Amino acid sequence: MEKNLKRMATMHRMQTTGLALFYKNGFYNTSVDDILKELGLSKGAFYYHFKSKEDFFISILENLVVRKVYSMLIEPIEGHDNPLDLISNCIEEALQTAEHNENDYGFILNNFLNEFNGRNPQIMKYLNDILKIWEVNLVSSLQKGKFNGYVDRHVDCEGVASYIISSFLGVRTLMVEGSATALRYRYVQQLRFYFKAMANKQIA
Amino acid sequence: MEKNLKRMATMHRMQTTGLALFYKNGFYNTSVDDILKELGLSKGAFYYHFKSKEDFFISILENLVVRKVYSMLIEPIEGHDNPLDLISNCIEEALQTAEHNENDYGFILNNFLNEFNGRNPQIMKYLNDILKIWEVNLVSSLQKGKFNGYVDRHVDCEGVASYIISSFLGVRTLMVEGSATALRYRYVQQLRFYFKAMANKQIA
DNA sequence: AAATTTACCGACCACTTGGTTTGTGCTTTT
DNA sequence: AAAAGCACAAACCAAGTGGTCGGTAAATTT
Repeated sequence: MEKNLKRMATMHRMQTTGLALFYKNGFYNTSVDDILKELGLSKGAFYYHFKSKEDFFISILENLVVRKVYSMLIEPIEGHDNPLDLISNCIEEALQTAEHNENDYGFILNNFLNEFNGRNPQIMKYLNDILKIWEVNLVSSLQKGKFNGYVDRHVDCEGVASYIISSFLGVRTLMVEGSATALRYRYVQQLRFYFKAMANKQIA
Repeated sequence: MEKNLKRMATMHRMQTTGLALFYKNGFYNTSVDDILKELGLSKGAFYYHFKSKEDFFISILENLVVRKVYSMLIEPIEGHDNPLDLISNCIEEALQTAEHNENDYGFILNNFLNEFNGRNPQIMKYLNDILKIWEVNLVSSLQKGKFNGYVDRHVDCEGVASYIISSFLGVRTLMVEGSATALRYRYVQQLRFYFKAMANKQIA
């Protein structure tokens, strides 16, 4: 176990800078050499730890991306409060950190979904699985909200979840250009307006 | 002018198959040779008509993409009817054609925005300009709707336009995997629900 | 008919790609 | 101290990459 420490450390270093570069330049547009130059390592080191560039990327998804999605988008919406508040606050926060963080890792998924679509089914499956996890959690959160009287009982929870994910993916695409702050502000405002229309009027 | 006909025809052929391949595989992941093989043409032909791969892509944006956006997303929402209906119908139709058309060209913008972001400012400018045109038209359509009593006067037209674009971009990303039809259906339903909440209650 | 231009061919170039292989210093085990 | 394995270096490879360039058949212009 002791001896594995160095191995793990190097692999982790490779993964984090790999993710940063893949996120910045895209997977196909980032060469293994680019990553190694940044790390001061050689080809030998890379192919000692990972069997291919693709394998390397999948390990990044499993070790870094999934966890980030959990901590940023799933854990914050667990609980028994009004899910409409939890979700809108969670998304607002995610967009805020995305704004200030150069390599926010925030929604990498958006970039990668576009890049691998139709080109790499295996990686697409991983990416879609991560999205699915988020979706499932959104749906169950909304359903619980119905049960607890926060959400109007006529609301189509699956539809709302899809709509939330869609708009979030989209706004993350738009936010990359200039006025991210203004855009985030308007986006969150509209999201809350949309949520308000589906709140249970009895309680709210 | 006569002599230009052949030139124009060849260039157009190059542009359409170029767009199809760029859309399918991405810009950086499609080589000039790939396009030429599909066309049965040679390198000489390509660099006779276009001065670079990038120049070629920009010509595609100017000649094909801009027009498609106009005909699919802008012209359909012009008119004096209820903009909320016009817009939701227009988007539904755009998603429908996207569904049935392998190379729908529907929202290529989404893919390319992701691919060129941070990598090619010049092309990004073109892409953002196209988006901006759509946004401006959405805003003015909504404002006219306010004036004509279709849209509640408290509505933030810029915010709504951003939100529409965001969700559209996002749903186009999601639609590439499996169940596009179901997703489109739920998406449009939510969009209409969202629109209903901002309709002017006096008239609607 | 001669001269010139158009539209294209295909070999070639320098360079980059993901990946392999051989070798080597260091640490751990025996 | 010898043997074995670990973590990496560095040279190397075939297959591409965008782009150049000399050539050429056919069409236009003179």
